[in-house]
Amino acid sequence: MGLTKTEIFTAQQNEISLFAKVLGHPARVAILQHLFKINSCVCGDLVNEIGLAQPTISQHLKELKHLGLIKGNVEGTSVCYCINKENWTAMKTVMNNFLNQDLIEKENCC
Amino acid sequence: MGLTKTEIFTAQQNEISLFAKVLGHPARVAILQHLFKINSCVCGDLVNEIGLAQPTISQHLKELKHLGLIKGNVEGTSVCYCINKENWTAMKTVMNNFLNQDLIEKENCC
DNA sequence: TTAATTTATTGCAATATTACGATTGATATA
DNA sequence: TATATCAATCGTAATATTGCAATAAATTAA
Repeated sequence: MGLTKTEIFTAQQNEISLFAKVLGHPARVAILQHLFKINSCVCGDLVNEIGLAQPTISQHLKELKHLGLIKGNVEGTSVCYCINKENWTAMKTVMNNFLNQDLIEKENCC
Repeated sequence: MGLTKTEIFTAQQNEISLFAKVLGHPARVAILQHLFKINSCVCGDLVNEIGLAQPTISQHLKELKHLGLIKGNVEGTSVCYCINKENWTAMKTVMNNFLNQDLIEKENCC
């Protein structure tokens, strides 16, 4: 029903999926890549860089901020965003642990 | 409008987000973890293992299969699933490249 | 062939996501 | 103060996702 049953999964499984989910949209991937490249904090340049309307970008930024992957800083009329290094590293650790899990070698049907 | 504008993003950005998206649900994370653990291919045991109805599990398996992360093999009346090692490794490479990108150190506003 | 077992598919309801126009709020400048 | 600029929020439309009951399809066993 559009509603994920988070209560039947472990905290770790929910955490992994939440991180993956926020990376699961090309606009957010593009925003993060741009922030990595132009670290000295981009603001509404993102609206021009990526071809989406300002409210849409703002919404994606909000989600990235909500998970802590970016930080925002008001500078006059504009807002400057950049990667939250600590949280990015923490996220990376969680995702790497999941991605690098070892496959038990056994007789296999596939 | 619920419709992602994939055409304005690069193939790489779309690929990353598609992989992330399929990992963006705890049930699919749980399925993958279980397959890693019990490699010798589990079938409808997943329905018992995870607390979701059979059609729901079947749907999640379909998505994982569609992205190539798992393989399915019919064995009598049941179907045996396991990790698609090659594709998993390929996905891992794509995701690691994204996760491990370096942050240019510059004067920073945040 | 019939019945049992297992998985896939269909159909549907509820919720979530994506996108954007219009508006609001905040700050800077004339 | 009035105006301009930029970003956030609101409201809304369209589409996607999640979940399951009911059913279908496939295979095995009796």
